Amino acid sequence: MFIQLDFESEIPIYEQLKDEIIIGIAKQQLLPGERLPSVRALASDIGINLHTVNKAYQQLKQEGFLLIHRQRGVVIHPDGAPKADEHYQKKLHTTLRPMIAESMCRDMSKADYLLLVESIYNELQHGGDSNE
Amino acid sequence: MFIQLDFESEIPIYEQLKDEIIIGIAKQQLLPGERLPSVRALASDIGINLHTVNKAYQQLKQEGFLLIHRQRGVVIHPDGAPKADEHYQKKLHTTLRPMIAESMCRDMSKADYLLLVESIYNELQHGGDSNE
Amino acid sequence: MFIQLDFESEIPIYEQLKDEIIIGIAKQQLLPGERLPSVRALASDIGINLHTVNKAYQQLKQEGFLLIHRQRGVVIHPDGAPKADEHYQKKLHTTLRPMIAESMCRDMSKADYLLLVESIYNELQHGGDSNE
Amino acid sequence: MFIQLDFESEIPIYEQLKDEIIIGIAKQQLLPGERLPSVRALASDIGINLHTVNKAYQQLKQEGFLLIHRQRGVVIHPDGAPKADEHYQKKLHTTLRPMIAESMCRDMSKADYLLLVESIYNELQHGGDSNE
DNA sequence: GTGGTCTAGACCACA
DNA sequence: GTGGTCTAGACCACG
Repeated sequence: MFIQLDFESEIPIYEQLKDEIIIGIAKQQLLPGERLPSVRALASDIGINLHTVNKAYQQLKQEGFLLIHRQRGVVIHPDGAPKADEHYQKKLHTTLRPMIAESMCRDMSKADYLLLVESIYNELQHGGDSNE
Repeated sequence: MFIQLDFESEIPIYEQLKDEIIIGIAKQQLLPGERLPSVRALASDIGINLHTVNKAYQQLKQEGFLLIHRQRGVVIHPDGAPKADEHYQKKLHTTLRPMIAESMCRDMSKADYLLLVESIYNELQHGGDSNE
Repeated sequence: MFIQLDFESEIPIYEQLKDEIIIGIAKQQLLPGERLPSVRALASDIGINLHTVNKAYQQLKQEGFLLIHRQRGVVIHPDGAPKADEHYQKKLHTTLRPMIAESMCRDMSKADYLLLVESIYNELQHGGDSNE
Repeated sequence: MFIQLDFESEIPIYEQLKDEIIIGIAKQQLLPGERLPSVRALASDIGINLHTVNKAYQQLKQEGFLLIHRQRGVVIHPDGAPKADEHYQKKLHTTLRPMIAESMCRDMSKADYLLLVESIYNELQHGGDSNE
C-alpha cells in the first residue's frame, strides 16, 4: 500500500489521502480490522502535517470506513464499509450527472463511458496484488 | 432552460452554474451558436454576484464551451464542445477512480453502477425538450 | 446570547461551546435561519483560537444543527434540528443509565430525579427571554 | 455480575469500568461490604491493563464508593455510597442541562424524557437479580 | 470578510 | 506511543 499524493493538485491533500485509503479498501489491500499507520507515522512518512492526516482519518471514521481507538490506533472498520443507501445513491447521481453531461458534450458515447467505468471496476477488483 | 442553484451546497456557485450550462448543452437545450444572457442579466436574474457569473463564463470559454465577443456577447461555441481527447480521458479516469472505489466499498455492484450511468445518459439524451 | 465558558473545566472548550449553542437553540434565543458570529469574530470575542470555534461549528453542522456557507457564514439550520431518532434515543439511554445508577447509589429518589429533569425542562422552555 | 466493556467506544475503559461497578451497586448486585476482585484478577479476567483497573478503583475510592485495604483488598463501602449533597446536585444539573437542551431541540417532549428516566430507574431497581 | 486548508508545535489523557 | 485538544499564524477560494 503506497500512498501517492499530488501536492500540486487542486484537490486538498486530506481528500487525496481519503481517496487513497478508500481505493486500498476497494482493492482489498486494506482488510477489515487491519491497522493503519499512526497519524504521526503516516504524516512523517508522507511528509505532511499530522493534522492533515488526522483530518482524513477523522472524516473516514465519521463516514464509517475507520475505527479510531485512543490508544490502539486506527483500523479499517471490521464490519466493512457502510452500504450504498438511498442517500448515497442520490448523492452519487448528483455528482455523476454533470460529469456525464460534459462527456456527452465532448462526443463521448454511452458505450465508451460504460467501458471506462467497467475497466476501472475491473482494475480495482483484480488489482488486489499490484501496488497502485 | 432554468438555472437551478443550491445555495446550501458545498459546491461553489460558479461551479454549479457551469454544470447547469453544460447540462443544457448536453440536453441540446442550448444549441451551438445560441446566445446566452449577458453577465449582468444572468447575475441579476439569478440573484448572484456579477463576478460569479463572469467566472463561470470565463472558465467555460477557457475550456472551449463558449465564445465571448466584445459586442455580440456570449454564445455557445458554434463548432460544438471540444472533443474528449487523451488529456480529458485521463482526467476523467482520475476523477472516477476514487468514486468507483467508494461505491465498491459500499457493495455497489458493477452492474448497478453501469445501470446508473446508463440511466443518466438516457435522461440527458431524451430530456432535450423538458426543462430540468 | 452570552457564551459562558469554564476554561478550568475538564470538558473541552469546543464541547462547552457546542452545549451553549444547543442551549441557545433550545431556549429559542437562537432561531432557525439566524446567523451566528463568524469563527474569527466569536473566537476573538471569547478569547480562544478560531480553530476551536471552527471545530464546534463543524461538528454542529455535521450533527445537523447548523448550516455553513463559505461566504455567508454560519446559520442555525432553517429546518430546525434533526429529530430524536432511534439511534439518538439509544445513545441517550446509554448515557443516562450510568448517571441514574450513580444517583440511585446516592439515595436520590426517582421522584427527586424526575423533578430535577422537569425543572430543567421548564427553565429552558420559559427562559427564552433571559440571558443564561 | 458481568463486566461488559465496549472497546470501540469513545468512553475510556476506566470510565466504563467505573460505570459498570456503580450500576452493580445500584442494582444491589454488589452489596455494601462485598469484596471485589483484586486489581490483577479483574484486569486479567477482562483482558485489560492493570493500570486501567487501578485507576477505576482509585477514583471510586476517592468518590466514596469503595474502600481499599492493604490486606483485605477492595470492598464496596460498608456505609453505602455518599449521599447526593448540594455539590453533587449542582454537578448533575450542569451535566443534565445540555443533554436535555439537545433533546428539546430534537423535539423530544418533557413527557417522553420523564418516561425514559423512569424506565431506567425501574430497570435498575427491579433488575437486581438479572445480569445486565 | 467569510470559511477552507495546511503547517508547526505544545500539552494532556489513555493504556 | 497513541490520539485529543488548543494555540498561532499563513495563504487560498469564494463572492
